[in-house]
Amino acid sequence: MVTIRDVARYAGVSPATVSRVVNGLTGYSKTTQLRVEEAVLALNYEPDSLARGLKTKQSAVMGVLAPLVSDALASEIMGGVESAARSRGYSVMLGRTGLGSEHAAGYLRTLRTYRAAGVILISAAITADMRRALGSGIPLVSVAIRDGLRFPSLSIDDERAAYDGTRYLIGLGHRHIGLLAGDPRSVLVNTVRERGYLRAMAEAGLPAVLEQGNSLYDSAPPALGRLLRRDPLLTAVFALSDEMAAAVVNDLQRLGRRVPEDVSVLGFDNTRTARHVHPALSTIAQPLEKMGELAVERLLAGTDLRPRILPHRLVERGSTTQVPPG
Amino acid sequence: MVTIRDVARYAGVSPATVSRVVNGLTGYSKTTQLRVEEAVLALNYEPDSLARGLKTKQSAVMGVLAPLVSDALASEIMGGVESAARSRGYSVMLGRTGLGSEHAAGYLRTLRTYRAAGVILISAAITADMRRALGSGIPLVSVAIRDGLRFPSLSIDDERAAYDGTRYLIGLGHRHIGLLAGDPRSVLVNTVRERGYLRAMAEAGLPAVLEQGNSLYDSAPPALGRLLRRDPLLTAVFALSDEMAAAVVNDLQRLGRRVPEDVSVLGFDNTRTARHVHPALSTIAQPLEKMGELAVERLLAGTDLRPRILPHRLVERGSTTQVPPG
DNA sequence: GCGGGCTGCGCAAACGTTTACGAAACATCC
DNA sequence: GGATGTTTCGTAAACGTTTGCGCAGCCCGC
Repeated sequence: MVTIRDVARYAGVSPATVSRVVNGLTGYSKTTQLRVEEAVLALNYEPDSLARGLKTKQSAVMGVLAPLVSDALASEIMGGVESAARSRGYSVMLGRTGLGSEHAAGYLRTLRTYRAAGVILISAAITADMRRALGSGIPLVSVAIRDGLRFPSLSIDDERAAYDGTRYLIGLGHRHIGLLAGDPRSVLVNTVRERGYLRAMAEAGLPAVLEQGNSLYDSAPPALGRLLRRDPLLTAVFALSDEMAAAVVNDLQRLGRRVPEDVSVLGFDNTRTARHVHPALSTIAQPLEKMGELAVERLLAGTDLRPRILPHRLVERGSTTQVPPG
Repeated sequence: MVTIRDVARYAGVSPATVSRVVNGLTGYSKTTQLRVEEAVLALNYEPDSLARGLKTKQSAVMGVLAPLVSDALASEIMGGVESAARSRGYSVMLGRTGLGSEHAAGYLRTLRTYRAAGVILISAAITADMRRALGSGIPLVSVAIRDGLRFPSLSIDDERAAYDGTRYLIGLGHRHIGLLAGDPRSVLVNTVRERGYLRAMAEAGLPAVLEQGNSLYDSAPPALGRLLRRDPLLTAVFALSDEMAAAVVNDLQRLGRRVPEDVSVLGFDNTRTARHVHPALSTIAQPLEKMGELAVERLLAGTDLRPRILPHRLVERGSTTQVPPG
């Protein structure tokens, strides 16, 4: 391994000087700069990140934690995180918190031993355990969820988004609209979105019908069954994740109902999966990739505790339409 | 920050002794072990990973690189990698190589400066650049692709899998079977899979019809158009990724053809998306999560260069059926 | 009672950086 | 031409670990 000393020897200067030019500080002449740069190239020197981090008490890594690394929502946000981090010279460490944030605290601990510059938490609740593990050590910004005012967050206005989605369905003439809620463990997003739905229904004087899923595909069919049993006249289903919405579309077709002619389906998030189903999902779009990018910006910018609210957007595709006549 | 010296002082021993018990080495009595452990707990000591890595010239991180972090194939494999790595005490650093492996070399460099224990490369080609950046430094295992014999790899037998898929369609009575190939930049997987298709078609005395996509959703519809123009009698399409297969199913329905009654569609990989479309995709399954787990095992086990071939499996869902009569 | 082998532990050097501090060299101004 | 800056650079001490080496003390067998 070629060290800073080797470069120094080759260039005929001291390690200190090499360090200065490598880090772009001041205090060297143009000619020595050239000599050092030449030496760096000639020897293919790359500064050891561990040594550097040890000395400076900071490393250019940030963590990104999600309940499930393989889910569409999280991985699209991660895409944004990854590219923004990289373009700023940071590397990102991946972690899975589990659906109930069980593993999060452990991750935070290891991140701290690497003196990570911060952590981005995707759509996961912040438990007491985590707060403890966080200590005063390491900044956190939470994405796609808003957890009080104790940590900076980046999300859409989930209440309003769900309200808007419901209004949209009402505007199409629907009167019997069922809500398929998400994982009860993610209380934060879910109760908030539920509130938006409930408010819109109440304002319109319509009865609310609500069942719990867990945000994933398999949870939707049984919940849909319960929904239909509670209100057989349902003409619209609002699912609080695209994956559940996809399952609803498919299961509805299995049951012999046409989408959207017989029943409209509205999703949430606008992940890749929204386009995979046929008819493609109308859905509430969150700017996922951009959220990831902004999250790293936010992390690096410092501690502005005010939650940042991003605009949501209703994207209409084929899965929703006017209420059927009769 | 609490250091090993603090613990030593608290326990009344030397830092060396603390290090020994923390790392489970020998050379201390039972009673001092207890004293040290108590001190560690009392002070909530966590060894600094950077300092440790600097000293030992090894850090407990491994890299995982994929062309796109947000794609379903990669993220399912990453899930496996993440959990296996974590359970062995390793952290994983995420990287995006780009579709043509453009960014891979840079990642390898930074990974080396962190003295990473190894790299797992997901479905990406190994370029000359990468070989250079790899140097003799850091072990690599490649997953879901087999690149000659220079690096350990973990994959299914892609030629055979494509062959089996094609045979399956032939067995259903299809004679006009189009192939929707993947990204030409991933020469390795694709030409190999294409070979399997061509072999099966040739053996059956059937004409091959083949068009290129790029593995992603949007590339499929135009390629499907070309396929149908070349052979209007097509009754089956074999797409070399589930995402393309999903697009084919949807586009076919848009064109007024029923799936599977008019044309059967066979996918590849068995990612989550295979179930999102309706009818759900029949597809060639790769054990994605397990591949991720085995990859970290492999990485840590040492340098066994023989490619490891995992079994593939045909899973039949609703998108394929007997050739339509007439 | 003495030599030799353990066991248990501490000292101190190293790992590859960064960065105070100071010194030399040089320019500047009166 | 001295005093005073300013620029350019090197020396050395740290950052928090791990680990070779050595030194006590001890047990044991003779």
